Amino acid sequence: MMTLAEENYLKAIFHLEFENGGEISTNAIAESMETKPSSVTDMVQKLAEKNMLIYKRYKGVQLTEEGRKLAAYVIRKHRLWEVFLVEKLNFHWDEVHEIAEQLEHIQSDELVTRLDQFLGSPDFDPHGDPIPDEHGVLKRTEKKLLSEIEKNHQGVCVGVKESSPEFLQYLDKKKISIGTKITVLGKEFFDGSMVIRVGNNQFFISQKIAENLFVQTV
Amino acid sequence: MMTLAEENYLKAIFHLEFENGGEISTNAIAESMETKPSSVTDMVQKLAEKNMLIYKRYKGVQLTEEGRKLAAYVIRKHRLWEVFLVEKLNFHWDEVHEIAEQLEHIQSDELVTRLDQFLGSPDFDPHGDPIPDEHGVLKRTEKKLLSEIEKNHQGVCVGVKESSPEFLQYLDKKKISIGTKITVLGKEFFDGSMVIRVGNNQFFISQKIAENLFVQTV
DNA sequence: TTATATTTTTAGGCAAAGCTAAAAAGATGT
DNA sequence: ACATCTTTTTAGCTTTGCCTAAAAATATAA
Repeated sequence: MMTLAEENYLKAIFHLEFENGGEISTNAIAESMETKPSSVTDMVQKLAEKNMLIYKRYKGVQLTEEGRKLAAYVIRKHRLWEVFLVEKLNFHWDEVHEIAEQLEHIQSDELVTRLDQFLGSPDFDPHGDPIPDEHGVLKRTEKKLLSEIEKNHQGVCVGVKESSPEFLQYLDKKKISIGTKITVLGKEFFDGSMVIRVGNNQFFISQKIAENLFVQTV
Repeated sequence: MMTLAEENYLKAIFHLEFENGGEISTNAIAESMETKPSSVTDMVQKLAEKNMLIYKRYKGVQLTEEGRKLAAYVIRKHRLWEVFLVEKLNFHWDEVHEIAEQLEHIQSDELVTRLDQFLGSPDFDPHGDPIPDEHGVLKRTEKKLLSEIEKNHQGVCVGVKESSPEFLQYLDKKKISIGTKITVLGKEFFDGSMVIRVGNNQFFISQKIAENLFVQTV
């Protein structure tokens, strides 16, 4: 069994590997976890004994297959709970992280399976980040800002960058939510504004909007 | 802030007070928590310092208003999550305790409020136990076995006593679930069997069934 | 009342997970 | 190559929550 602290370390190391690849340094882990390098050394040795990672003194760590799977599973749970909180309990996108941070440590495989089903096996969380599948595979997706999309191209809304209540309400009003397909019909280079199509409606949006909406391109 | 262990102690003491009243002995707590009396003494002293209970050496403990409220809140969360697991994720009544035992410690008042709303503010959990309200008030209900109900009287199903999959399937088949109104039409003293009405159907049930179904009388 | 039994507390230890301060290893610049 | 700087590790201490064994308080029984 893994403790809560161990799971959090695995998660952090997983994210660092995902972004930087290769061996992850003690310092990098300490920074990302806002803790001291000496604490990291302690924990990393414990995780190495549990075969969750390979640790070489002064050389950094690398997750084993087992460690990688476990970390992905915790991230899967985190993101599924975020979907639950937003879709079912009507939380805003920016209110859910802390709660999911707690919920991700609940131990019950059956619960995860049923929660996933209940939510319709979503592929993305409310921030547009992909949800690892049952086997721990995390898709490496191209998450772009809407503002980066070319004229006549389209993307699927997968989340928001900064999410103030005002912005979220605006999106609600415009019927934009996760999974919504957005087509860029026109783009003004002077101010970065756009004309987009959402469903059967087409309308104008400012650069500020376009720079705060994440989309995934096909 | 309360730790997980502290919350579990408060919960246990709350239950003991609810059932036995008055001062609760160190031994009683140790037994109900499956731990050693010396551990209880340690913890009880800590809880006394946090003003959660009044502790007199060799005399036992008594919850303060603050301790009582906190305990009731944890129990509220536990039972709300049980309702969620059964009603929304289709778990069986007897599979949810362990998971709820973990979920009850998630810290977020907003989450509890929204979960309660999402579930339609239920009054009972799937075992027929009342759910404390937002103010920490736990109704002292008369939970009887169906077998104790008199002829021509009725009760509302609030849970099961022993819940094997077979029994639960039987109840499904007979369309009996939480909130179902059951009327006793006839009672056979020889074998304790009954004829009951559920909705528009009426049928025969054995004593074994009647002794495993909890109902609340009006 | 005095002896015995039970309950409760105290004392001392252990594991987890963190910290600070000091030592050791590795990297860098001249 | 050597001195210096950075990174990492080690050593030793703290808190939480548990344990065992021994001591103290209370309850019971002759």
